Amino acid sequence: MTESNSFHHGDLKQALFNAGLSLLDQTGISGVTMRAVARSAGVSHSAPVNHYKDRPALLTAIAQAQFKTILEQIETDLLKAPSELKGRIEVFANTIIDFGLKYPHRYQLLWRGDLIDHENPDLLVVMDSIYDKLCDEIERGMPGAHVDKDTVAIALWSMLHGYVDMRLSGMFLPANDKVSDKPRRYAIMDLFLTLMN
Amino acid sequence: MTESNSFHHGDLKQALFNAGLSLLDQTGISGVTMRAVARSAGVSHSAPVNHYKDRPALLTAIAQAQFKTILEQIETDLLKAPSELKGRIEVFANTIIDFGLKYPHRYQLLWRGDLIDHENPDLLVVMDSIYDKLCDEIERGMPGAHVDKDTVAIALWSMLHGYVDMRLSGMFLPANDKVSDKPRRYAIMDLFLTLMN
DNA sequence: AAGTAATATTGACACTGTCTATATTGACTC
DNA sequence: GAGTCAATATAGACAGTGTCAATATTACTT
Repeated sequence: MTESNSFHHGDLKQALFNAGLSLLDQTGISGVTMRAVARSAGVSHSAPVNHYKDRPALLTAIAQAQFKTILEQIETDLLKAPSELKGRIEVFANTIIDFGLKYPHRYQLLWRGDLIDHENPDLLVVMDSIYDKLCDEIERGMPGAHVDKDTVAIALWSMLHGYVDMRLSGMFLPANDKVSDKPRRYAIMDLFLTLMN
Repeated sequence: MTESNSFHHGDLKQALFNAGLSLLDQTGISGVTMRAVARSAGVSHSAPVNHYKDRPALLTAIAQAQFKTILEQIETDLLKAPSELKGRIEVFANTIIDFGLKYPHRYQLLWRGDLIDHENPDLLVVMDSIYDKLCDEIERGMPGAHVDKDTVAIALWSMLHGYVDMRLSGMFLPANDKVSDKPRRYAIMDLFLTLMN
């Protein structure tokens, strides 16, 4: 417990996390089983319990890390974004949609309240950070507006999440998901952004 | 095969469907197992395979029926709705959100492309009917608009789905989900409808 | 009445999450 | 260093699961 946890393995907790994330990308959520993760890390099927007490615990840790990645991406991009509301909102939209389309299985895990511990404080802190950041930008960009900032934030996030989730479900055809030359995602964002004028 | 299928059971296919739907409401998707459904219908664990070849087949049938229920509700309500676009759009919004909040587990099944056969023709026909109906209303309500009707339809459906899905995930607090006295859902719809002006 | 297709049962296989009991290891105390 | 103790890993078991194969039963057709 000095610097790198060690026993037989070295840093099994990290190894289990990595194995879980790798399995998630390769085989989807259903492939991330406690036993498969243990196999992948080269330990017995019961070893993980010392580091993640059950499957929800592991999946929650993975989900939390993904929310954190999204938050950090948003923070980074906001530094480079223009100061008008449109540009700021687009940072949230692009980050979330890009992440979802690039890592479909990671994204699908994020809102699976039946698989992760959706009351986990570490998880909620990161989620709230994203949400609060979004509200801040809306409030700064629309001072004295007649619409409630939470309403705008929830409407926007709902649209982003719904769009990604339906795309990833496989029921919307990506081939048709275009308006002229631009992907539909930009057209949808443009539509939403007319609200800000 | 004359009128009511019968063997030992009478109409096992319907009984399995009913048992599955009941289990879905009571225990969530994970509770709808082939064996639990069989138990619930009072037959052996392998009996269902004659009527639904595997779990996805059963879940797809249940999902298809839910989409159909939603479609019929929309059709019924559209008959009584005012003729302006706002009123027509609200029929879609209210139907989908009401259904999702009333039958959370049924709703969550609808977009689980990993559990249902999302290329099933019967399923796609009903989904397309809903989508086409929405596009029709948008086109009739915004003649000669500069925005693409599919874009509006996808944006709206994305927002509705995202809102319901995030609510049902358990990560958004229903208690806070209010603006003044009205539920947020109406505020979000109002926001979206300003696009139609 | 016989034959055939549909339907239901039983048993098996390889999985799963989780629990218990046991063994091993590392660190700390005396 | 010897002894203790907590952390960590293993092995085995249990009740589940989906799905398959072999078998039995029933209903319908001819």
